[in-house]
Amino acid sequence: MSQPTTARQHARRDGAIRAAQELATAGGYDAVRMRDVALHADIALGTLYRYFGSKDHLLAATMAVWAADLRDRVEARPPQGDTPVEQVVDVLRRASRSFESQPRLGEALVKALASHDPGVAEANGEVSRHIRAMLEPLLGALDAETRDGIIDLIGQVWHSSLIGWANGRFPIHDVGVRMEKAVHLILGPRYVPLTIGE
Amino acid sequence: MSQPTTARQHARRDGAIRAAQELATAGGYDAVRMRDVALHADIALGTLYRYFGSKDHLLAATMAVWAADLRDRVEARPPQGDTPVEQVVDVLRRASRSFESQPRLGEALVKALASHDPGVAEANGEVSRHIRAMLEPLLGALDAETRDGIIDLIGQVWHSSLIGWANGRFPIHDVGVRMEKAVHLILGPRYVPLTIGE
DNA sequence: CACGAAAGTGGAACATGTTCTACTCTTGTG
DNA sequence: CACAAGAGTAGAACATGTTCCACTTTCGTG
Repeated sequence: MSQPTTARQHARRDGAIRAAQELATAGGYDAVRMRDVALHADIALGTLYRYFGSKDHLLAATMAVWAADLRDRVEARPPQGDTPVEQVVDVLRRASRSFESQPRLGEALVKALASHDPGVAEANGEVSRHIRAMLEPLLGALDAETRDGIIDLIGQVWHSSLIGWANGRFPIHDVGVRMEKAVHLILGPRYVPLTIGE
Repeated sequence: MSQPTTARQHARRDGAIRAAQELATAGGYDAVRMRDVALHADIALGTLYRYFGSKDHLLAATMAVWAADLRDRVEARPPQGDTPVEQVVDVLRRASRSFESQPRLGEALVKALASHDPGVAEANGEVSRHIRAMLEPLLGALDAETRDGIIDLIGQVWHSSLIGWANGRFPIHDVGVRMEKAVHLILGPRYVPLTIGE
């Protein structure tokens, strides 16, 4: 809830996030029981709730950490591809792959992100900012307003695809496929206006 | 779970959906307590669970009914507008307006739709089919594959926007605005390729 | 240092989705 | 009709997110 101030508070908060991440990696959303998180992180249940207003808030915060990590990796090794379209697709593919290797974790984080909770909204904004930071440099050729709109759009499609996957609507691999298709549909006509529809 | 066969079973199922709808309209997701639904529908809790595997399944089924109603209305009074873009926007605006007048209901239905549950997946498919049926005739000028992709895309953006609204990320009015923006970004360049970016 | 406020603790308590049980009613079939 | 199988019922029971409580520890400040 409130920002940690002392070092011990930071440690408690981080410990909780780490515990949540471990439990989620192992068993998905349901395996993250608040009592267990508190136990693993060696704090009281009440304290856990002082830091995170709800289970979903805790998981959303975990997702924000995940997004920051992804962004670090993308900045360390810039997106591959000759065209902006390919580069955007590459970023999204890397994101999907990260979930692909830890599907239970992904399921848990995504599920939490689709939840009503002021804390979740905040974490969501953080995730969006990371996505924007990764994609913006790739779309420099477009005017700012169109670019902002398109990044929003991609973010929304990504969100929706993740939810579809997390809820078992389709396999993880499809997230990448859907994103690629969407990016082509959205960006294709702008970069290759003469060959509409591929 | 299983399909109703006798008239009494239909009545039970419909009664449950009606009760869920009324409770949701009045008080949103949390106000739909399974015990209360059973009470209102005059069936036992166990029976309710025989028809709907979970609360979210019940609400998703309610949403499918809502989508069918919307589709009926759209078919009764075809979308306004001179261009496909305007017509698509009109359909989406009508959908948003429907939620706008009953925000608690909308919140409850949308929340349920973002849930892991085979029953929900099925209801989700039903909703998608209704959306497709409403939009497809408006995009006759595009080749089938592109059109399918675009309809999927619009459905995903709609879904994501609704979730954003239901979770308090932005006001209901923004759902319409976001959809309009998205439709212009996606369809604009295809119908008015010479004035990219508006 | 001393002390009051804020933070943390352990554990009970509560709310509600979901499951289970023992019993009764419906329904379709020989 | 008789009866077995399936459907429905009332209500207890269970799991887990969330809240509360009474008490202890930590922290910043005069």
